[in-house]
Order: sequence, then C-alpha cells, then structure tokens
Amino acid sequence: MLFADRIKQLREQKQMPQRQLAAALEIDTATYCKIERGERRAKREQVSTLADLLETDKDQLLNLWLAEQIYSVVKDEENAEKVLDIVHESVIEYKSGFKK
Amino acid sequence: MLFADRIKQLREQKQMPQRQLAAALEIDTATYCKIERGERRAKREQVSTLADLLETDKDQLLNLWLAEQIYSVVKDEENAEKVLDIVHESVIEYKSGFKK
DNA sequence: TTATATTTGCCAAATAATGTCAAGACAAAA
DNA sequence: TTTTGTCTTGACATTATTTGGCAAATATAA
Repeated sequence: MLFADRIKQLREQKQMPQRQLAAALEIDTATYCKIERGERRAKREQVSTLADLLETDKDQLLNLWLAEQIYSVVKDEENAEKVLDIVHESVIEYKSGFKK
Repeated sequence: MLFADRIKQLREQKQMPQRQLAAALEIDTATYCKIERGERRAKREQVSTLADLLETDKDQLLNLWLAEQIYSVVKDEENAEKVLDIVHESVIEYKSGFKK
C-alpha cells in the first residue's frame, strides 16, 4: 500500500473528515481529496504535517510518499523489477563512497 | 552506470561527435550535451533512436533511462533502499493480478 | 428532505522542463 | 599564436506539467 491509500486508511481509522486535514494543510478539500486518490502529489512538507495529524511515523510515511513517486515511473513497465535492481545497485555504489 | 554515462561511453567508443547524435535527434548540440551530462532528460523515443545510432540494445538502454529517473528521486534519500523495497513489493503485487 | 462529505471537471496561476543562442573553455593541430 | 573543432555553460524564451480553487455533481447520513 502506498502513500495515497495509507493516508486514507489512517484518516478513516481516526474518523477525521478530509476537511480537517485540508484545513491543516491550508488547501481546498477538493485538492486534499485528489491527494488521497493519488491524483495530486502532496508536497514534502505536507507529508510531515500529515504524519503529525494522523499520528503516524514521519519517516515511514515519507517512504511511502517517495515510493509512490517511483511507482508512477515504473508501474507500466515490462522490466520494472530489473530497473529497480539497477537503481538499487547505483544506490549501493553511491553509499560506498563513489560519490557523483 | 546509468543512462547519461552509458550513452557517453558508447559514443566515445564509436568516436562520434555529439553533433552527429544531436542532428539525428533534431536538437541543438548544447541540448544533447546536457542530456549526456544528466542535466536534461531524453525523451522516450529519443532513447530508441540513440540505441540505433549507438548500436546497442534498446531495452537495456531504456532500462538505464528509467533507472536514471528513479535514481533522481531517491539519490539524496536516507532510506533509498527501503523505498526501493517498498516499490518492489508493489510491483510484485501488481503483477500478481491485484490490479489497481 | 436536509445536512455533511467526497468527488469531478474545468480553469487560471504557479512551477518545472525543454531547447536555443551566444559565449566560453579546452585541446590538438598548424 | 592563430585556427579549428568539440564540448560546456549560462541566460533566456518557450512549452509543458502541476497545482489549487471554484462550482457543480455525487455520495452518505441523519
């Protein structure tokens, strides 16, 4: 489950209306609705705010937020798994000090 | 090695000037230069054209092209690997028929 | 019904991406 | 040094994408 589904799940668990979250993010409820349905992307700072309001772990939620962005790149790709492997390799190389 | 580095490597192996590839892609050499340096993103169709000119496998090059896009999302992230794992999971779920 | 919540479509504004031009840097000759 | 060709950079205009709001439509309750 990625970001959009997750914040919806959390919100429903807490029985909060979208309106309340939208207000906290200072956006229209329609916009918030779109974020929850994956039609709009939340901003990074908004993820943090949401984690607070929904009382969930910031890092975990941020990971889902990032995952959703990546997913949108590969979701229709035949070789999605292979591509992810390639990136995984690059991340490891990067961390091992082979910067840039 | 991701897309940008790879096309540069191939071009140098074949000792072709950027000018030649730029012409084939119908873009300015400056633009091509930026693509090769990762400052601009090639279009999907351009990847195919490049694979032809550089005589390399299309799918493989396309994978690198996708990888580069993903990498740009997670490269500065602490939890890059974890995020990739999450996406990997989602991809598997998707393929297993749990559409949408 | 009435009230509240969510969703949708459309629009304008904001933001990001793209490509070109002109100039600069650089190396290898000549 | 001057020339030639290649590559790179920065500023800028153009284009494309994203964003959020509004209003209307559709649910969901009460």
